[in-house]
Amino acid sequence: MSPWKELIQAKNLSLLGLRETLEGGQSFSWNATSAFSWIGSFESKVVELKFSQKIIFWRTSLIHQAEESQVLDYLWLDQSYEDAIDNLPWRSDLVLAQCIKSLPGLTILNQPLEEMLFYFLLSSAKSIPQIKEAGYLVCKNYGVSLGKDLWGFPGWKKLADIEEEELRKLKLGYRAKYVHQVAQELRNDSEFLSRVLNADYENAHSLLTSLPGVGPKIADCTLLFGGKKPQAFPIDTWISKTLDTHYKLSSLNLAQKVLFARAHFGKFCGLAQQFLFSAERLGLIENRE
DNA sequence: CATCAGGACACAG
DNA sequence: CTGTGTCCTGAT
Repeated sequence: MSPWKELIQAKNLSLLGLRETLEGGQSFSWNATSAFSWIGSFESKVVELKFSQKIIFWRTSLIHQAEESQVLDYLWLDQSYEDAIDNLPWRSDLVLAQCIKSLPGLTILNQPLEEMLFYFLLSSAKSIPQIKEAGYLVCKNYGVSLGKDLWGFPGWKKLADIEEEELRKLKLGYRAKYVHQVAQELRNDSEFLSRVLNADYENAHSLLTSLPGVGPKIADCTLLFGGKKPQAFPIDTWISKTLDTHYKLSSLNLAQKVLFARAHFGKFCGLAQQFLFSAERLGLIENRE
């Protein structure tokens, strides 16, 4: 590994925010190396991050090297993040304001689209550790070694050659069929993912939901965390509960909740979703009845 | 041994 | 559009 270097010193960073960004369910490729550092990979690059004295430090594998600009881009820690936060309606929404305040530096990671589609295909009715385990086994068996106990995503082209039964052995369960079928479709339509990336949010969403095993929730997760679409607002049971409890929306169905979220939180509603999700999950939202 | 998880899908009513 | 059962698997 390269020597530690200072990555960024921003006014609003916190250990909790960084930890939640890396471990809170938007990425499954990071593992803690200490109480305040993590190692992970994206696009076959290996990076270790460390939080100390309000500063994020980074170092990278000498063989599978990342550039500083790539790490910053991945973490979304630049002025556009500050601008997005400022665009959220925290001035009039005290619940959201509290979530933002309690998780300084929580960001939406800018991850590879193909990896996000893969991991979120595995996510249905699985917990974070289970998703990580299944994804890890696929990478270990079919991906490239990136170092000690580190494996890169094999890519869809390679996944297309794997039988469903083989995937079932790697703890994918009924999701094995989805991965197998999606891999076939992507092989037959090699431009599919780049069309998703270049489409606007609505079209990208309907493209993704046309794939087997991809419903509205998984499509939104894929687009938010891997498709640079901050308008995506994935609604899982946590967020649904938050909207019911703190926004009094229990009478709305999922589609209506999405409409509310876009109208209320604005063009960066996906970022608002992440703050609400993490705060709810960590029990940081006070009941102010 | 039964139930449930950070869903999707097929099929009622 | 709402409700229900099914699909794998591991945890409780």
